[in-house]
Order: sequence, then C-alpha cells, then structure tokens
Amino acid sequence: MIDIKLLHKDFEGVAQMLQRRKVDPLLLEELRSVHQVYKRIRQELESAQALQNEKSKLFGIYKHERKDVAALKAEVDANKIVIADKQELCRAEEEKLDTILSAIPNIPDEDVPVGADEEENIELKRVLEPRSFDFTPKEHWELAENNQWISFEKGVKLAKSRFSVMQGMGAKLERALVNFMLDFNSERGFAEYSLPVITNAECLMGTGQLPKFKDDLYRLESEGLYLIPTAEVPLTNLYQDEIIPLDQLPLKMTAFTQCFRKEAGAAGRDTRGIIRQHQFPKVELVAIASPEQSDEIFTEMVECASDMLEALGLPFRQMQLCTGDMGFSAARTIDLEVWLPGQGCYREISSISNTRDFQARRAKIRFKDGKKNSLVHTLNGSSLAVGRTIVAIMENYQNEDGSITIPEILKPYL
RNA sequence: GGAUCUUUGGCAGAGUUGGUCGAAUGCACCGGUCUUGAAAACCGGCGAGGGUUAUACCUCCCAGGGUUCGAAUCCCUGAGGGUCCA
Repeated sequence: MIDIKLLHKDFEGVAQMLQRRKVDPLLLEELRSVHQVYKRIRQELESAQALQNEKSKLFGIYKHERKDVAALKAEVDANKIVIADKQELCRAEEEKLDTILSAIPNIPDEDVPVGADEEENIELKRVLEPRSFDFTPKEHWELAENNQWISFEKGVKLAKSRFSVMQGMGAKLERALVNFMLDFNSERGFAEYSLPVITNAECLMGTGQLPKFKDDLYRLESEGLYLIPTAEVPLTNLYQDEIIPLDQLPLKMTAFTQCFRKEAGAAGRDTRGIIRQHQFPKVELVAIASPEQSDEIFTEMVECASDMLEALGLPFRQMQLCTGDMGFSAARTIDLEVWLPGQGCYREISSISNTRDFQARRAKIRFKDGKKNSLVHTLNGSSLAVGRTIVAIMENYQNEDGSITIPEILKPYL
C-alpha cells in the first residue's frame, strides 16, 4: 500500500513515478478526491461523537443532582441518528478508498529502468562461463525421463497437469539441495524457520497477494484459508502488527516450503517439464530492516543467492528488472537467471525484491526509534527455486550418454 | 464433539453492582540526580492509530453484532487459550 500522505504532499511526483508502472493518473486523482471526501466526513463524524460523549457525561451529573433529563435525552437521541448516518457514509468512502489503494502497485525506486516488459530489463553481470558441449545438450524433461528422476505422468495421475513426481535420485537431489541451501543461508545469518503453508487472508493482504491476485491462489473453501504462493507470506507476516525495537533489526530469515500457484495467466507457457508447476519447492529469504539498512541488506541477499549459484557451478546473469516487469509490491528487483544449455537460454531461478515500506504499511510492521514508531522495510528473495535448480543441474551437468554428474558440493548431502 | 472458565498496554496484573477508565499497580524500557564508572536509591517519562503547526478531539481493553443517553464492564455470535467429560 502506498503512502496516501505522500500523494497529498507531492501529487505530481507520485503520479509521475507511478506512470512508469502504467498507473493511470486519473486513478490517483480519484484516490486523492475520495480521500478528501473521506477525511471531511470523518471530521463531521468525530465532532458528532465528541458532542455525544459530552452530553452523555452530563447524564451522570444530572442524575446525581436529580435534575430532569428528558430534554437532554431528546437532544442526544437526535444526535445519535446523525452519528449513525455519518458512520454509514464514512464506511462507504473507506471502502472506496481501500479498493483503489489495494489496486495501486508500489512506487519504483528512482533509478529503476523504465520499460514495458522483460525485453527492457538490464543485464548487470554474468558469472561463470557456460560450458561448451561437443554434443547437442538435451532439455531437462528428456534427461529427467532417461534417468527416471521425474515422472510427469504420475503427477498428472495424482493431481492434474503441472504436477509431477520426483523419484529416485531426483527425489534425493531435491532433498540434498534443500539442506544445502538452508545451511548456506544459515551461515550468512538467516534464521531458519519451518512454517505453515496455509495462511489466512490477512497475511495475504499484508504482503500484497490479496486482493488483486486472488485468481492465482489456491483457496481452501471451507476454511477460508489459502495455500501460500511463496514462503515470503508466512515469513513476513511473522511480524505483522508488531513494533520491533530498533536494536533487533535487521531480522534475517530463511525457510523451505512448498509453494502453490494456479498460474492463471500462464496458459500454454512452459507446459513441458517442471519449470512451471502448481506446486513447487522453494527456499526463501526474507529480511525486515530499518530504512537505513535496507539497501545494504538487499545487496546481501542478492549476493547470497548469487554465491549459491556460483557454489553449485551454475552459470547465471543478474538482471535489473525494469518498471514493466516488476512485481506489484516491489520498489526494485533483481532477478538471477541461470543458463540452461538444453533450452539455450537464461531462465529466472531467483528474484530478490525490496518492497520498502509498501508491505509494512498494510501488515503494520513498525520499529521503535527512540520515541516514535516508523514503518520497517521488508525484503524478500528466493534463495533459488529448488525445482529450477534441479533443471539447471540436469542440463549443465549432463554427459553425452545422458547421465548426469552430481556437483561436488552436493555430495556431502547425498 | 459436549460442559465450563478465560482473552485488558512489551510482560505480569487490577478493573466485571455500566458513567470522570485508554485504563491502578509491579516489572521492563527511556531521560535525569547521585557515583571515578556501574549497581542500588530517588525524580520524571512511557500503549496504538487517526487528526492538529501544536493543542483540542476521535477510535481501539481478542473479532463482529446488540442493549443503553452512556460498555473494558451486560447480551448474542465467532476465534484463540485453560480445565473437565466423552
């Protein structure tokens, strides 16, 4: 949620920055006027309430003095109706406000490149030279079937398309990777958690998945709860509605969870293999930081995920996302794209974002700095999607006979 | 699943014959005096959100509804926790 006070203070500036994200200035204009109406009605409501409080106190006094209260009661009864009216109006305006506010994405950082889509992302650097093959490298689904690491049919049999079953060495590799990643992150000061993969609507509101992206979420109808699309949701919401002493910041956390997405907008894309699944394992990084710390922590998180790829010997590049490709809550995002020789291209394997105070405002995560409370900055990043890491290992470590070499660094985990 | 009790500020814990209670007290915390420094002692401050230049003022005592001129206090529903019975 953006800062509505900032909108009043610097309308042109906010409108200009949000236009980079294709937010119609007319919507902001509407937001501003709805908020003004809301404030006006609320003031009227509050003065009616003040009157009511004042008169009600008189009752006690009158009674004590055995005075007649009939006139007072009539007055107060009339005012009661006014209050109820204003309250109704107020609620309606508030609802309008909320609807608009929850549709507006975060303001991008000043230096985020302006662009329409992923074509305009900027490559920051490449790490590790892709290996050259003296045979035609295969794609991961072919390797997966040859080695019987993954069964796509069994996944469909158990659930439906975009589900798969890891088996044998594939299953072991997945387990090894999870342990490797969690250890790696722990060593860098990220505290490990094991979390519910089902959360309530408040959590999803807090991190910005609801209400705008409800179509991509699995909902448990009978309970009114949701399967998480990423561990960012429960990790960030651990501190929902809390005030954290400044000396406890930054909070650095990591967790492994399964993630669940309907992939509503992705019909027909990546239908083969395990690049895009409805359920997928992921190790996540989340940090809660003061505004002063947040840039430094962001860099730390990018490095953490990058170094992990390097440790696994997987060539990758860092991409600074342009305004058109960033997620709803992000102010800045760097994606890590791993080289897939089978596909002959770089594919996203990690995405690290600083949401600044955008999530913190909704989730009410604050820190105490001396006397006053301020909003924290929240950051999140995949410390690699596990499934895609397996894909990358398969394709980069494949041999001519179709077998796959296990990266040295994972051997202790197998 | 049934019965019963319970849910208050960072924590502990008063307040439940409805009125001046956003809320005693203790601890924790912050500032000060004292001290070479620290501890102890003493003095002062100390819930959150909105609003205001700042006050005033409004809202919040698990959540949502209701009774009442007026509710932390009474009633209903739901959620969490405890105990007992199945």
